[in-house]
Amino acid sequence: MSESVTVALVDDHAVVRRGLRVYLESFDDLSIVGEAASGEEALRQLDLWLPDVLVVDLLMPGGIDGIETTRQARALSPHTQVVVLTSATEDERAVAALRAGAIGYVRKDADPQTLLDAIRAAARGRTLLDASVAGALLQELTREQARQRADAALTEREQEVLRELARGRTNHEIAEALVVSDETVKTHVGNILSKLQLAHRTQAIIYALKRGLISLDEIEEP
Amino acid sequence: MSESVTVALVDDHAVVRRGLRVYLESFDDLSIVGEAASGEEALRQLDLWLPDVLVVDLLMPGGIDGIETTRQARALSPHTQVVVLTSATEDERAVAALRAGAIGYVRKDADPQTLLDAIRAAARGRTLLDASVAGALLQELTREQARQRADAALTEREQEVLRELARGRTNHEIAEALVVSDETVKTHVGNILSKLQLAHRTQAIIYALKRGLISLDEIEEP
DNA sequence: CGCTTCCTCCCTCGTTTGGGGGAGCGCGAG
DNA sequence: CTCGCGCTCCCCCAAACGAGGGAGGAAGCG
Repeated sequence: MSESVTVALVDDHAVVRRGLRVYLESFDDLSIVGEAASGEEALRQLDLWLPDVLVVDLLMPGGIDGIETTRQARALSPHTQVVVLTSATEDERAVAALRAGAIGYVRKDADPQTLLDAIRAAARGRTLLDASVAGALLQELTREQARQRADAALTEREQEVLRELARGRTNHEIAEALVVSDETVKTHVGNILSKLQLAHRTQAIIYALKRGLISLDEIEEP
Repeated sequence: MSESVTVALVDDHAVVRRGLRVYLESFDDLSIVGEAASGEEALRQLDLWLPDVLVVDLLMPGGIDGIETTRQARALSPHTQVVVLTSATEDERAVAALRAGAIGYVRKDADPQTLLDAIRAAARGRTLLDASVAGALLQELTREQARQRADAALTEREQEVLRELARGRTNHEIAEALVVSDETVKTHVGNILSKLQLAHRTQAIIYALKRGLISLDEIEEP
């Protein structure tokens, strides 16, 4: 049973999937048992594949993202270990991914060998952290905590308001969307600004976008 | 001489590069003569590789992007044809890429065969447009033109103001940055909003970010 | 030379925001 | 049960903002 590690791939880019598949299949101890272009599709197929390792791209526009995919995959198939694949620019979310149940974390700009090692380690239930990644991760951990304190300082309602804010809506429009009075929205906006130490709503928009509280793609063209 | 097509890869993600290399090398008529993690590196190596086809990822954070890489590569080595590889979400820039001298344009979520076809076509000096991409591209062309009209409608000064706006600055701060009076800035902002048919400056921020007039990375944390 | 475009500045008016205060109501921790 | 906290709403006020108008000067063009 320890002959071959079964692997499934989740990435919205077919070209990348094919490349990974061919690359990974060139190693005898790995076999690819499935591919999916989205988190939803992967979760649907998961009980058919029952892979030892699920390699998930973090950034998948449209449906649920890699973190949510990880969380649900861990719930559906505890045996399956998840290795998250990320772009270089978004390792702020590494900690979130690990917290969601991922055991491995590999940046796409890392040495390909790293991915291989991570998959093999994951199949054994071990986390393998590349040295360069580990350093960045530690930094991120502290930054993440600092940010969490800041984000956590925002109540749920305030985060809702912030997201609406970031869509370019006025207080009045937000009030209608959340079915509260204009005054309430003003209170929330005021609290958000003072908690985050921002001067205007415009800076709040930038804050929300930078933090990934909302993505540009979610915002409809004004 | 028509035995083998020489190909070089430019992508900031080593994992993706390796996957592509292994995949492409599995075809006898292709041979990979070089890899680079950035546009700058690719341009430095270009006269050593002299590939028939250069496959360039559009999105490369940090240095010059895929479009600029394309432009310079075409200038340095006219023999080399460029195939641009893009994420699904950014084919707004396809037209810009083609204008920069790319002959091929493949989305990462396309069938891997498409990339193969595009590379082979490029080596013959032909553009091969996947049907699904061609449709999207036509749409984009019209949208691009519409957008160009809209963007061109903004005078240079207005674009400057818009970029400042998108940084989350107030009219007064913009006035100081551009060394004009507050009134002038108000005029520009007003013109921007009416030209773009936007209601507030918040929407102008979103407009600027969506259009790529300014990137999130350029905006310092408020 | 007129003409247009752009940049600059000024004014007024009404609306939107942000900061300050206060005040109920529900809910969970101590 | 009391206290704190989150959510809701209210009032007032000053600053910022957006809409509308007008106007002068520099540059480019027919």
